[in-house]
Amino acid sequence: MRLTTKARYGLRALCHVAHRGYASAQVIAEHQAIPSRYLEEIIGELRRAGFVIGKRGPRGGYRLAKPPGEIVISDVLRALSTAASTNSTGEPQDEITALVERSVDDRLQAAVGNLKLDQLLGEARERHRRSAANYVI
Amino acid sequence: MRLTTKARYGLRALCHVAHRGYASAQVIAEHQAIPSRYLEEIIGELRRAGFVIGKRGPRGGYRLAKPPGEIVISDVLRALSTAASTNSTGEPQDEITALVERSVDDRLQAAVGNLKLDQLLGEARERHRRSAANYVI
DNA sequence: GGTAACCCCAGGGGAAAACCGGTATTAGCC
DNA sequence: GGCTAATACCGGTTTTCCCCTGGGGTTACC
Repeated sequence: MRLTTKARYGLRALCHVAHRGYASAQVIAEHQAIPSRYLEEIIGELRRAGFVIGKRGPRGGYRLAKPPGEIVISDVLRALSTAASTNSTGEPQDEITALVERSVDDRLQAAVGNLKLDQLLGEARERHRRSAANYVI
Repeated sequence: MRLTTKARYGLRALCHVAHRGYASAQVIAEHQAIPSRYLEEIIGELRRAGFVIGKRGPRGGYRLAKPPGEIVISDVLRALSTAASTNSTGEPQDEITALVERSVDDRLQAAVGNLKLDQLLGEARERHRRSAANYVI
């Protein structure tokens, strides 16, 4: 499937915020080894999509806009898919293309649609506990 | 999800061949509005992957290498995915990314893995009959 | 009022995708 | 046997998209 790095950064940022409860872009960037300027852009999209809430000024930062159990991963991925998704390219879109893409899309949606942020956190923590290695999340 | 244009061209070419039984790259390109040179390259990959058989010389062209019921769409898509898939980029690949990608990949495979070319053709013909509009396939 | 954060806008660089040209090779047909 | 229509192969070019950066504006804590 191959996610874009933007999607990966966004997911990691979300997990970080979920884990800490509250964090500034600067801290997230350092801790997750993400270019801070780029991260701001990404978090901006997450904010406009309604996943996090930003707070300005000193001691500012981000927190989740809703509990992790209500944040659907596929929604996050879609929000970070450089707009223009769902084929708004104005192309004629012939029948076969439409069929295949719809088929793939629907099934993917049905399959991954129920994966939520809290499940991701749970699995990640579980793995981390077992490996007992360096601190990742 | 958004397929690459290469994947779309390839699927359309396959459907065209399946529908006609036998066709030259030139004819397919004109009929499907695909850049002919690019199409040759794509069909070349489909041939090397064992989906079609090419015949040279005058009256040459392509035909399916096996019945449409045995051509799995996900195999076709994988064959047209510019190699290097399944993440052979050597990237460190953090935990969360791995979790999401594996999850998406597995579920997608399970969901689309059983979709075959004949089903696609059937759906396309059905739609075409209902719309009764311009000739596309 | 100073400063630490978020927030918006506008690009640049590089890599991959999409596309094209020339030539070799095969095979039908006169 | 030569002509010609097609596949097969190689390399190069253009275009598009993704990742990343910079400068400045805005809010709010102290």
